[in-house]
Amino acid sequence: MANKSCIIRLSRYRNALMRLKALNFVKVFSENLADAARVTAAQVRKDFSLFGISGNRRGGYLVEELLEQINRVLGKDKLQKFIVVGVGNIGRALLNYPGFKKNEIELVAGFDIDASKHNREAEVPIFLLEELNDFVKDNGIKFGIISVPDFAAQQILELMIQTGIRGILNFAPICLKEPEDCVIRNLNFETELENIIYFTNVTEKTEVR
Amino acid sequence: MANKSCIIRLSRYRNALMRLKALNFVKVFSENLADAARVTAAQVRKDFSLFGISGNRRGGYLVEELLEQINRVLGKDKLQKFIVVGVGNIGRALLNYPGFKKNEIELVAGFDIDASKHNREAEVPIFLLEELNDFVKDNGIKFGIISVPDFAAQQILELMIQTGIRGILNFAPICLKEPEDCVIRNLNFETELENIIYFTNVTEKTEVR
DNA sequence: CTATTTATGTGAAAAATATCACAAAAGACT
DNA sequence: AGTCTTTTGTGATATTTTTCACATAAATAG
Repeated sequence: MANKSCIIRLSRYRNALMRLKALNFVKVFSENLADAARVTAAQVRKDFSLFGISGNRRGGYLVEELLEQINRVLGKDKLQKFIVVGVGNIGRALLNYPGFKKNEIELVAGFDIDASKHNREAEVPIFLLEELNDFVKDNGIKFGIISVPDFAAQQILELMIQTGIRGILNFAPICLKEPEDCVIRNLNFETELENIIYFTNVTEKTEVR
Repeated sequence: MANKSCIIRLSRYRNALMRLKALNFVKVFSENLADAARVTAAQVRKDFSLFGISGNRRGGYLVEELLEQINRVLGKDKLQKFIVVGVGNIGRALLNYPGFKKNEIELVAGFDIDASKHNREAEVPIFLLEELNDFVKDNGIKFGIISVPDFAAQQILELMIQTGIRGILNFAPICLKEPEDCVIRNLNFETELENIIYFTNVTEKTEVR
């Protein structure tokens, strides 16, 4: 079965393919995608084989066709709607991030407990937290982003699950537990920076000798 | 040798320990940390053993002591300074993110090619891109964050490396190549969301049968 | 039309990572 | 002081993930 890294790689291949398509490329080889995603060519082919994606021996892959197949795997054949709970620094940045729209991902609304952030008229409207339940149910939203402070995260999680949300990206700096039949990815900026700090120091040390 | 996931886990243990410390906890067991980081207790102990971190048989670990040891591994025994290149949505959100300060990470300056974002007087000053080289060299900065649009990322990377930066977190939606003796972590919001979409759909499907 | 070249697709092998399971240490209890 | 209980620390084992290597298919050249 596909694991997380495998799906990350598929996203990266897709990314590269989109660029190639924009440049009117027709064919691509596993080697090229490997370069773009910083992996080996064998890995690319193994990944494809896992999803029954196949190309042409000696001929590589057709960009258009491959893209379509990856899109199907990644659920990019239809628009996926997310809501954002917590319109602070990060929440706002995400809501304004222009990269999503062109990739079948749409952040359709923000929610915040603070009434001063409330704004029904904005391009992406910001509602009060109380309105979350109705909005999610009325619009059949399946995905959400948590960008509230750590102390509120667990409670927001429970609320989101109750409303019917099934996939969550959590930016709050606390590791949320994945409930049954729900997917959570915990992403923490500090942790990311600490990773960089650690490996930069290790690299330096090994470089010396 | 320690791998990336291992360091992520250490960060999570640390996070939990900070909370425990704030609650005046003195002791902690591998089991507790496992719960906090969503892993097994054996994993926690294995991770510690890798870094020669040890506790007391039957007595668990002393919160204070353990925290100190993890801090040493993660380079938290001194303040680590980062600069941010690209003061758009994400760059600005990071610069304003309050979580870093209390954890020995400081974003000390932003840089942008757009003069209208220039602001020497802000709490965290925003300089022109031209000033990057001098600033990094004068202040001995080792770490940076890239939050520019995709088309500019490669060029900014090269510039940053030239100035002497050795560890980079890249938010631009393109997979940057790690040059010799430099550490890069590529983080892409879309990719993260695509991951959630995929696994949420898979979970649903497996739930059905 | 045959030989040659070049990529794919995939079992088999290797490497990396996580779990198990249990001996050893140390506090607790009698 | 001795027994019991609990939790660590870690080899051994299992699992997961990646890489290798090569048979296979298709295009091209002679």
